[in-house]
Amino acid sequence: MDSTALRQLLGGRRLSPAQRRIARYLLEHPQEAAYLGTVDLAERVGVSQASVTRFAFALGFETFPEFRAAVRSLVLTPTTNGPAEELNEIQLLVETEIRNLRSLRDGLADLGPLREAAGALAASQPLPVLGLRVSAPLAHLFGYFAAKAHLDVRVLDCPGSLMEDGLLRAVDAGADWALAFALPRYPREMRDALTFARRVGLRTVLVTDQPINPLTEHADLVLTAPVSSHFAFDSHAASTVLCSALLHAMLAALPKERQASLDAFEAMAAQREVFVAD
Amino acid sequence: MDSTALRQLLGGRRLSPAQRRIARYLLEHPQEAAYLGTVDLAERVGVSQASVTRFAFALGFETFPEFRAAVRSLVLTPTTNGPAEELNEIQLLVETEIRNLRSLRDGLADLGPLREAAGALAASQPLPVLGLRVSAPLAHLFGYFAAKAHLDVRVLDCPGSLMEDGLLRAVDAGADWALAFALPRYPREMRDALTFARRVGLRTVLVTDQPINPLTEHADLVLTAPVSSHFAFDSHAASTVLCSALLHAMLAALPKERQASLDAFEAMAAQREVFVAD
DNA sequence: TCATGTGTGAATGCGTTCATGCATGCTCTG
DNA sequence: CAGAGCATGCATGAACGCATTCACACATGA
Repeated sequence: MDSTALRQLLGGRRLSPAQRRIARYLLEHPQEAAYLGTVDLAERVGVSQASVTRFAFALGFETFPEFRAAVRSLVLTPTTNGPAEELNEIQLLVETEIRNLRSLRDGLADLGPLREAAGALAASQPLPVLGLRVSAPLAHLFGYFAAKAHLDVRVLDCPGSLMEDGLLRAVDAGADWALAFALPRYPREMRDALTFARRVGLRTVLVTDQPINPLTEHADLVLTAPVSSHFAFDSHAASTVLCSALLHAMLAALPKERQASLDAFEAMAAQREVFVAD
Repeated sequence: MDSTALRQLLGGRRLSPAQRRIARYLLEHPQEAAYLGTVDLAERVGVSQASVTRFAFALGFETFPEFRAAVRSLVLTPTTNGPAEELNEIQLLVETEIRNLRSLRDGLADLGPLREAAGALAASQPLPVLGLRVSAPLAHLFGYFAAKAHLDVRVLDCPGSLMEDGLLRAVDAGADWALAFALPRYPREMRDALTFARRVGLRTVLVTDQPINPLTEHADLVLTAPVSSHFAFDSHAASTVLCSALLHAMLAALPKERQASLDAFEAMAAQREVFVAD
């Protein structure tokens, strides 16, 4: 199924909000687009039936059935996609990442370690999150999401004394666990931070790429996500997903009212019109 | 497409000659079977329209549309009905991401848009990189890597006037393109930033999750990476990989001596003992 | 503040599709 | 050869899908 052609078909014109929603739905459900009628389509998208016919017209078709016929010829192409096409260089890069994710998936068959880490982190308040250099963005991503349900997440991305200050203040405020991201390569400064954390009484969860590397011995719990370095820049899909998984497990480990506050947070954001409605 | 299931559906009952002809036609044209009406189907097979409705009834369906719906669910099923192994919740999360990456991979069969974007960004000096809220970490990740080969990358993650200041300074210094990350949901402030960028003469590459959303119309080039939101926290594996792909393409678009400087950078880091040796 | 244009949903009318009754032709049997 | 049983095509009424109209909400600019 070739969604790029469909994309091209839908993308050209300037569309109204409701029409964009229709286009989006069709891109996400190209199969259904081939046979759905105006009424059913309108129902699923959540717009009026009239908007659907107008949508077809806006795309340059005389009638909706005409538009649907065009979609059919795109979606139901006579199985042109030979399965064994040559993948280009970039596709190979993605393919490598897919393998990484498969490996991560298989490694998560046993949720014990993940749940243990999630429980410990969810209970620690405040929760320091460490990430240096290339791992700093990941720490911030985690922090962004975690803050929605955890009351006091503190992302520390500056090495040395600054990080030590942050750790000390966290301990004073009652923290007993910290989370550290350390993708390859392993900054010396992160090792120092981990040893410091241990010295001030913190236990640490380390997210890294190998179960045994120069940093793991300084952590109490280690979660691993494979990283491939066959291309110019290291890949981070697996660690990003592991980050999501950890958040997911943490949410489950948090008390109910905290989980509810996440929804409240979203509702509040909508009310403040932080995001563009579509 | 699995024609055995269709065969099974059509084969069971005893059918009259005309009905057999209909069944045969459907087996030979399973695609059409999904959407053809009684009249068109009757026409193609060479029987009367009434025979088609009776055909559906003979197969045990109340009405013809009902029969057609059954055919659809057979013909249009995702075919590869899964590894059927029991995956736990977290593994399902990873599985979703794998699907996202596959989708991304297929979308990258045509490298035209990616190369075009990479070429434009590589040539722009300085290069402003925009990311707000949840997209800020991604912008920083990009910035971290890009800075290794590009002389002047400026990550802007604060909305409003601060971002505008950064864009203005970049334009004054000679920038003509900007890169913006906008994963869902789409901050209003990012839309403002994009319109501002256009007003001050910048063209923009937008990395987002849908080809059509409230922001795409404000960008000159759009790269899309699917994001799934079936879990509590949005996933970002695909966008992370797309970020890597873009970096990879940019590196290829940069002059040779810049690429060499990347190696020099690494060598220097090793000499400074930034990383722990393993 | 009002006027204008745009976008949207509810209601309406038309055209098509589908199901059913009826007449015809075929096949098998006495 | 005659009659019953079945299959098939044609014709008609009901149901459905689609396009159009109208009224209203909203944003924009004088």
